Amino acid sequence: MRADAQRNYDKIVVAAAEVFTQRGMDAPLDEIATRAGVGPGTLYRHFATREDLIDAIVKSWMAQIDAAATEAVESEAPTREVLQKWFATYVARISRNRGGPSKFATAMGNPASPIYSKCEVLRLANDRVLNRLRDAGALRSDVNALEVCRLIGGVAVVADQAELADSDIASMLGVIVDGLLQN
Amino acid sequence: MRADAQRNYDKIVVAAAEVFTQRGMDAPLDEIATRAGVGPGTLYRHFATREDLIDAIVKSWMAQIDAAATEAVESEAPTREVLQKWFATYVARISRNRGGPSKFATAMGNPASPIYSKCEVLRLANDRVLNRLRDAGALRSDVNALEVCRLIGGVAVVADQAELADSDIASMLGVIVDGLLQN
DNA sequence: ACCTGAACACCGTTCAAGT
DNA sequence: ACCTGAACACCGTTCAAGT
Repeated sequence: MRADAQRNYDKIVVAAAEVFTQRGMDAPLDEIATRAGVGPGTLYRHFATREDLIDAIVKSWMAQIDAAATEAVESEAPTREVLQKWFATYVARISRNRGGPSKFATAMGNPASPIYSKCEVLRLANDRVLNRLRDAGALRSDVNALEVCRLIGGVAVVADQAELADSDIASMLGVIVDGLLQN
Repeated sequence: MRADAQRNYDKIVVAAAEVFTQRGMDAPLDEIATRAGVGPGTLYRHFATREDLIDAIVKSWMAQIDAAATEAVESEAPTREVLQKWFATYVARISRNRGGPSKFATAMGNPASPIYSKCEVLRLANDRVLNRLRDAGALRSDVNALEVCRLIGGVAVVADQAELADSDIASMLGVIVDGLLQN
C-alpha cells in the first residue's frame, strides 16, 4: 500500500473508533470521513461496506476476549461462577459500542459477513470454555458453542437496545447458566 | 373523526400491514402512503412516528397471544412441555414481521414508547403462565415476567436477524426453559 | 494508484396552499 | 378539519476530474 493510502487508512480507523464509541456503530460514515480529514470516496475505497470498517475496529477486541476465555478455562472457582463471569465479560466486550451486539448477532454463523472471522473467534473462545465444563461433566450434552453465542448474543442485543443495567444482565445470564449446567 | 379521515386512517393501516409483512417493519413509510393512496403528510397526521403505526398494526396480534397464554395456563401437559410450547408461540407471534422482535425489545419496560401498552400485554400474558408454574412450585423464585420477556425477546431478535430455523429457536428456548424450572 | 468533492438517490419530515 | 405534494434535510454511494 502506498504511504499516503496507509496513512489515510489509519486515520479512518482511529476516527471510526472514536465516532463508534460516541455515537454507536450506526453513526453516519460521513462523520467518520470528516473527522479523519478525508473525502467520503476515500473511506469507500478502503472499506467497501460499513461492516468492513467494523471488522477493522473490532479486531483489537478479540485479544481481550481470548484472554477472558483463558482465564475462565484455568479458573478453579465453581463452574457456575466461572460460566457466569465469562458470560458477563463476553457481553461487556461485544457491547463496547452501541449497536455492536446487533452486528455480531447478524453475522454469527453467516460466512458471507465481513465480520464472520471475528464471530469465529467469539465462537471458538466460547467453545474452549464450554469444553472445560464438558470434561468436568457439568454441561448439558445437546448444546454447542454457536448456540451459546446466539443465546448470550440475544441477551447482549436486548440489553443494548433497552439500555439495561449490569444487574439486569447478570440475572438474565443466570437463567441461561442454570439452563446449561447439569442433566 | 371526519368520515374521509377515518377512511384514510383505515387505508393506511391496511397498507402498512401488507408492506410490513412483505418488507419488514423498517420498510419505507413512503411505500405505505403510496399503497394507501394518500400523501406522506396524511400518514404523518395520523401516525406521528413509525412506532405509532406499528402500535396500530400489532393491536390485532394481542388477542392471539392471550389465547395462547390461556391455553398454556389450562394445559395439563408436563410443565416443561407447556413452557416450551408457550415460548415457541410467543416468539412466533412477535416475529410475524421482520424487524418486529427488535421493536418489542426496545419498547419492553419503556413507558415512553408508543407500543408500551402492547408490551404490557405481552408481559401480563407471560406473568399468567409463570404464575401457574409458580403455584406448582416448579419455577425458580428470583425471576419475573419482565425478565422472561427480555430473555425470550432476545432469542426472537437473534432468530429474526440471523434468519434461524424453528429447530434452532426451539433448542435455544430449551436452555431457557431448563434454566427457569426447579431450584 | 490514490484522493477529492460534487452529484445523485433514497427516504424521513415539514408546511404552504388547497378543499 | 383534513389533504396534497412540493420542498428540505440527511445520508449513503458513485464517479469524473485531479494529483
